[in-house]
Amino acid sequence: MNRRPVRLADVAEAAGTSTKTASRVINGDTRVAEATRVRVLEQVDQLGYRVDVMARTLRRGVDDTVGVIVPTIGDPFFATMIEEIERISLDRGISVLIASNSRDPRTERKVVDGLLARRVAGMIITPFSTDYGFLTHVNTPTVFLDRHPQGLEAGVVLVDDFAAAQKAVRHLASFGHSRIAIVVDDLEIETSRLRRDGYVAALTDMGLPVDPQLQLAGCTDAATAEMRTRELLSRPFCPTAILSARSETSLGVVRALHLCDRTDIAMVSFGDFVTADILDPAITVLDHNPRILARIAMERVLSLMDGSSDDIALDEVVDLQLIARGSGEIAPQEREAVA
Amino acid sequence: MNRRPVRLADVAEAAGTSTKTASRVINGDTRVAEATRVRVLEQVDQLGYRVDVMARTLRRGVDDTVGVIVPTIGDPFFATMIEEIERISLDRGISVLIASNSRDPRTERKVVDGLLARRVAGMIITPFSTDYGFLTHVNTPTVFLDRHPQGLEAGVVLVDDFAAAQKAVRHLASFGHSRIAIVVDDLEIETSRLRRDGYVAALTDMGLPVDPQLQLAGCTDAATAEMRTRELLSRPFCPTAILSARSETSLGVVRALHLCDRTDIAMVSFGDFVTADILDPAITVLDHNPRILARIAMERVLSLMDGSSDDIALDEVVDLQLIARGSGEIAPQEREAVA
DNA sequence: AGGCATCGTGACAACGATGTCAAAGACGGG
DNA sequence: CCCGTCTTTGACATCGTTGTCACGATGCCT
Repeated sequence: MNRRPVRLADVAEAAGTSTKTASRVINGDTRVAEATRVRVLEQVDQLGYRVDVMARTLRRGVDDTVGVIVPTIGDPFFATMIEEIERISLDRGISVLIASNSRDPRTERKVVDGLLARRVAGMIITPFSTDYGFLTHVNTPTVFLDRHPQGLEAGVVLVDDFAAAQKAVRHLASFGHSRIAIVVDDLEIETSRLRRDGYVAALTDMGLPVDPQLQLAGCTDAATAEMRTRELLSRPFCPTAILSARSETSLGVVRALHLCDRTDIAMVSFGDFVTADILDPAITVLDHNPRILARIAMERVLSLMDGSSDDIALDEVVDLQLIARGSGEIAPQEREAVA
Repeated sequence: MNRRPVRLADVAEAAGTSTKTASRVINGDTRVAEATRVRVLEQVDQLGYRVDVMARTLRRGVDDTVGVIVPTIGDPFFATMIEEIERISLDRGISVLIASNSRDPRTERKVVDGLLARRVAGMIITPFSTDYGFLTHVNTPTVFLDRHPQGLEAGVVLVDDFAAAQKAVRHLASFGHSRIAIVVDDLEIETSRLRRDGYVAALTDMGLPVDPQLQLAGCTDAATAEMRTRELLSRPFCPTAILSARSETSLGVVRALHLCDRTDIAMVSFGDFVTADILDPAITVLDHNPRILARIAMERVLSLMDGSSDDIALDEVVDLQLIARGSGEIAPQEREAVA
C-alpha cells in the first residue's frame, strides 16, 4: 500500500490549473478567482495534499522554525521553558527544533551546525562553553539565554544572578545566620560564577567571614550535590544555612538534609522545583521562572526574525523574587556535627 | 556583514572540481582520488561549508530525523523520555523534532501533519485521541507509545497498565486497606481506563467493595488532582488509601494530603517523581521508567527505518516494578473526616 | 477608439544537492 | 598496438516549490 506523497502538481492537474496558481491558493494569495480557489482546495482535501516543507524551505531560503538548544532537556527548568516556547510557536505556525548540548562543547558545536544546516529562521541558545565566534558571519537571528556566549557580541536574556544570590544571602543573614554555605555548579559557567560572586559580596558587605570550605563548587548534578552536602554536614563546623545555586542541585541538598536528619539547617534554593512547597520544611526559593524567560526570548527572536535589526546585542535582565516558604526562615541552631 | 551561506558549488569551484565530485567527498564515497578528496576537504574547512539539509532532503525524499510527539513536554516523564531519545539519536547523527499535542485532537492532527510535511524518516507518537486512520496510506515508520492509536493497526510500546494497577491495589490491600480510592486522568485515554480497570479488577478479585465515589476520574493535571483529593478527604467515609494513576496527579494528591495533614493515608503513585523518596512519608511508586520506554521505542523505529518490515504491528509490553518507600505500607487508621 | 491600469493566470527558472549515465584516462594482456 | 577493464570524473536532469515576468482579458478614462 505504498503511495508517493501528493505533489502540488498533482493537485494542480486535478483542479485543471497550473502549479503556480495552486501554489497561490496554498499560500493564501488573494489574487486568485474564487472559483479557482475552491476547485484547488477541493482537490487538496481530496488528495490529502501536504506542502513539502523541504522544497518550500529550499526555495525560500529559510525554514519557519526556531532552533532551541539547552544543556539538558530532562532538567525541569529547561523542559518547562521548551514547553512555553513550543506553545508560543504553535500559535504562530512556527516549528520548534530542539537539541541539547549535553554540556559538551563538541556536541554543542555540532548541534548548532545542525540547526544552521536546516536553515532555521532563528535560534535560542543556552550557551555552554563553545567559542561562538563562528556565528559572527552567520546572519541567523540568535538570542542567548542565561549567560553570555564566548567570542560573540549578542543579545542575552538572563536573570540578575549576582543580585539574586545577594538577596538570598541577606535573607538568610537576617535570620541570624553567619555560617552560610553555597552549593554551586561548575564555576566555569558564567551563571554559577555570578551567583557565587553575589554570595561572597553579600557576606563581605555584612562583615561576615567568607570561608572557602563552605563553597561547594562543581556540583553539576543532584547526585554530586547530595554527596558533597553529606560530606559537608559531617564536618566539625558545619554551616547553619545553605544556598543551593540551582534547582537541580537543590534536589540533592534537600535529599542530603533529609537523609542526615538535618532539616534544622536553613536553606534557600535558586530556582523552584515541584514539591518544594510540600516538603517539611517547605523550601524557600528564588523564583527562577522558565516561562517568563521563554516568553522574553521568543519575543526577541521573533522580532529579529521580522527584521527589526535594532538593539541586537542588548541584554534583557529579569529580576528574581524570593518566595519564603519556611526553609529559609529557620534561625541558626547550634548542634554537634553528625558523624 | 551579511554573507550568503556557502554552497557545494563554491567548494567545488575553489577545489577546481565539479559539484558531483565534491558531493562524493562529502558523502564519503570511496571512488574519489585521494588528492582530490584532500583538496575538497581543505576548501570545506576553509569556506566553512555546511550541507544544506533541506536541499539534500528534497533530493533524497526523506529527512534523517525522527519526529516525537508527546502530550506535554513539561511533564518530567516525557521530558526524560525525550532526553533519552535525543541521546540515542545524536549517536547516530539523527535529528529529533519534538512537538506536543497539548492534549488537543486538533493540535495533534496539525503536528503530525507538520512532521509528515517535513518528510521525517520516522515518528514516535504518544497518541491522544485523534483518529489515526489517515496514516494508513502514509508509509512513514511510526511507533506509538503508551496507548493504541484509534483507527490504525500499529506497533505500540506500552506498560502493562492493568497488571500494574492490580499490583498496586493488592499491595495496599495486603496492609489491610479496604477503602482504596483511585485518582485518575480522563477515562477516554486508554491508559487511564486500563489502570482504572486493573484497580476495579483487583478489588473485585479480593472481594472488596467497589465504590464509584472513590473513583476520581478526569484529573488531568496536578491542580485538579489536588482539588479533587481535598474534596474527597472532606467527605464522611474518606478512604484509607489512594492509588494515584499518574505521577503528575500524584503531585496533587501528595500536596493535598500534606496540606490537609492527612499523611496517615496510604498512597501509591503510578510513576516515580523527583523528591518522592524524601517526602515524609516517602512515596511508594510503580516505577514507570521513561528511559526504558524511549530505548525500546527508538530501537523499534530505527529498525523500521532500516527497512525491516516484519512485526510492524506487534506490541511491546514492559512490566512495572513496585518500589516500596513507606507511603504504600501504612496500615489503615480510623479517623474522623476533616472539615 | 485608443491608452492604461487591473486582474487572473501560467511558462519558466531557480533554490542546492545528488542519482544516472557516460566519458576520459590509466593499465595490462594478448 | 588494440581492446577490455577499472578508476576517476563531470554534464545533466531531477526532487517540489515559489519568485519573476509576461500574457490575455476586462473595464475605465480621456
